[in-house]
Amino acid sequence: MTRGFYVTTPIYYINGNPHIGHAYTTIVADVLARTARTRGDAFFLTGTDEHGQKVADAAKAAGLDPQTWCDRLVPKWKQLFASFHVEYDDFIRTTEPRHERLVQRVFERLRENGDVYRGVYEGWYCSNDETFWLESKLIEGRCPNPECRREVEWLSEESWFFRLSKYNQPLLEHFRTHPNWVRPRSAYNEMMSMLEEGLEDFSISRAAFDWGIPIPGGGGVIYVWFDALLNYITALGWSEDDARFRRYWPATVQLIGKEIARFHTIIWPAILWSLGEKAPDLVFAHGWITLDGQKIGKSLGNAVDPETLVQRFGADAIRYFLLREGHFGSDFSYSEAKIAQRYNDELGNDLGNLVRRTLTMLARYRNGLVPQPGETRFGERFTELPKRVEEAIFNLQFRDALEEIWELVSALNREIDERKPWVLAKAGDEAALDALLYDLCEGIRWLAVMLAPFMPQKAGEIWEQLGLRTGLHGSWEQTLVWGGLGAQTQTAPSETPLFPRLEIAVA
RNA sequence: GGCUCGGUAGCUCAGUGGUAGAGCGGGGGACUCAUAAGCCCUAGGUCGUAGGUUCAAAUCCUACCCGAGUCACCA
Repeated sequence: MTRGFYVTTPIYYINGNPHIGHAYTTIVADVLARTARTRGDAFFLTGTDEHGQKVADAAKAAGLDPQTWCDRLVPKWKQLFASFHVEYDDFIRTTEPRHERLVQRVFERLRENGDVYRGVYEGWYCSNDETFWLESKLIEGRCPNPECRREVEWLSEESWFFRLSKYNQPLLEHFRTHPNWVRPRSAYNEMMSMLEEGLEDFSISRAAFDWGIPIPGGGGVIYVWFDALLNYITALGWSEDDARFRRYWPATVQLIGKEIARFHTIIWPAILWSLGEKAPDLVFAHGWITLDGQKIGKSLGNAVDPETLVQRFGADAIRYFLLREGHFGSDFSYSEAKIAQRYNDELGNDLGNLVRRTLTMLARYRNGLVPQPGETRFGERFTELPKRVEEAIFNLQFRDALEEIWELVSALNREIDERKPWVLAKAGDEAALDALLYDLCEGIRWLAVMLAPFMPQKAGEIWEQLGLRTGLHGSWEQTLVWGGLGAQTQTAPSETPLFPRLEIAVA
C-alpha cells in the first residue's frame, strides 16, 4: 500500500483566543496538504488541546465549567481557520471520547511494559506553572519564572513517571543517523545538546486538579502534554483502525513552533517507540512572527486579531504574505505597511494587473475568445517550473516557491511589453497577435494552478475568468502541459480587479 | 550563566573557499493594453571587530563585541 501524505499542526491550547501565529502554522499545513492532494492521498490534521490547569483556570475566571468553556472557544478557532480558507481533513479535540479512550489505552500499555512506573515526586511546586522546581532554581524562595514569581509549596506526592531516560541513547542514535529529521538546523542542534546533557524520567500524572484524562485505575489525571502529543495518532485511530493508521503513520511532516521542539523531538519519539511505533519523518520547528521585531504574545498584549487582517487585506493576501515574507523556519517581522506593500506591488501590480490587461486585450481584439496557439517557443522556458515549485513546497521553502512562480508572472508582463500587441493589432498581424494572446492566457492558467495551494480563492477567480470550470486542483503533471488551454474558450473577465489597489498612508 | 542562531548595499535578506548578489526604496529612460500599473537602464557596500589557516575567505579556525532566541507554559 502506498503511504499517504500526513501533515499535522500542533493542537492549540485554548486558554484564550487565537492569534495570527496560530493561523500561520495552520496555513502552512494547508498549503502543504493542498499541494500534496494534487499528487495523491493526503491527510491534514489540526485541533485543540483542552486539558490542564490553565484551561481550568481560564474557565473558572469566566465563570464556566471547563467543558463549557472549551465548547464555546472551539468554534472561534474553527471560524479562524475557515476565514483563511483552510481545509483540514480532521479537527481533533482532546476532550473527545475517541481521544481520551486511546490515551488511556496508551497509558495502560506503557504501564504494562514498564515504561510508566509509580514513584514519588517531591519538590517545590508552583501551582500557577504546574511545575516542580529544584531548590537551587528558586529565587528568594519563590517561583523563578519571571512572569510568575509566586510562592511555591513543598509537595510530596505519589506520581506516575515516564521512563524517558531509557530512550536517551536511542534518541542520540536516531538524531545522528537522521540528521534532517528535525529542521531547521538550529532546532536540531538545540535538541542534540539537550540529549547530550542527559534525560531524566518525568512525571506524567497530576493529582492537584482533575481537568484531564483520568488515569486508568484512579490516582489523578494524565499530564496534559502526554495527553496532547498523542492526538497525532489517536486521530488516525491508532490501535482501532489499523489500515488507516498504517496508511498515514509515520507522519510526513509535523509542523510546530520552535518553543515546543523538546516535546516533539525528544518526548514524542520516546513515547512512540515505547508503543512500538515509528518516529515521524520530519518535525519542522518554524520561527515566530514578530510585530516590527517584537515578539507577539498574549502576555505582551500586542496580539493582532487575525480577522481584522482578513477584513483589511483579504485572506488570500495574508496567506501569500505569510509565506512570501520570511524564510520558513526563521523569525520574520510583520507589519501592516509590509503587507500593504507586497499586496500592492506583487499581488496588485504584478499579478492582478497582468490578468486584467491580458483579458482586456483579449476582449478588445478577440471578443474574449482564446485564440489558436502560435509557433512561439515561450512555453518551453517554463517546462521545468512546476517541478521546481513543487520541490520547493515539499522542502518547505515556500518563499522560494513563490519567487519561482513570480518568474512566470514577470516573464508574462515582459512579453506584453516586448511583443507589443497594440502594434500588432494596428499592423494587422493577426497571427502574431493570436500567438501572443494565447501565450498570455496559457501562462495565466499555469499561474492559477501553481498558486492554488497558496491562494485557493484567488486562484479560483482567475480560473473562472479564464472561462474554466474544472481541473484547477488536478495533478500538475497532467494539467501543466503547455497548450492545455483550449482555443475558443470564452473568457469571463471580472469587472473588479483581482486585488484592488489599497490606498494606504504608510505609517 | 550554558547552548543555538544571526550581524552582507538606505531597508528586508540570498550567497559557505576562487573576480560581491536579489527584491524594495532612490535616480534616469522609452511606451500605452492595464489597478498612474507594466517594461528597460541605474546601486559601487572596510561582507560586526581583531588575529590565524590558505596560492586564494563574506565563505574555514580562534578570541571578542552587538542582537535575537532557547534552557518552565506559549504557533
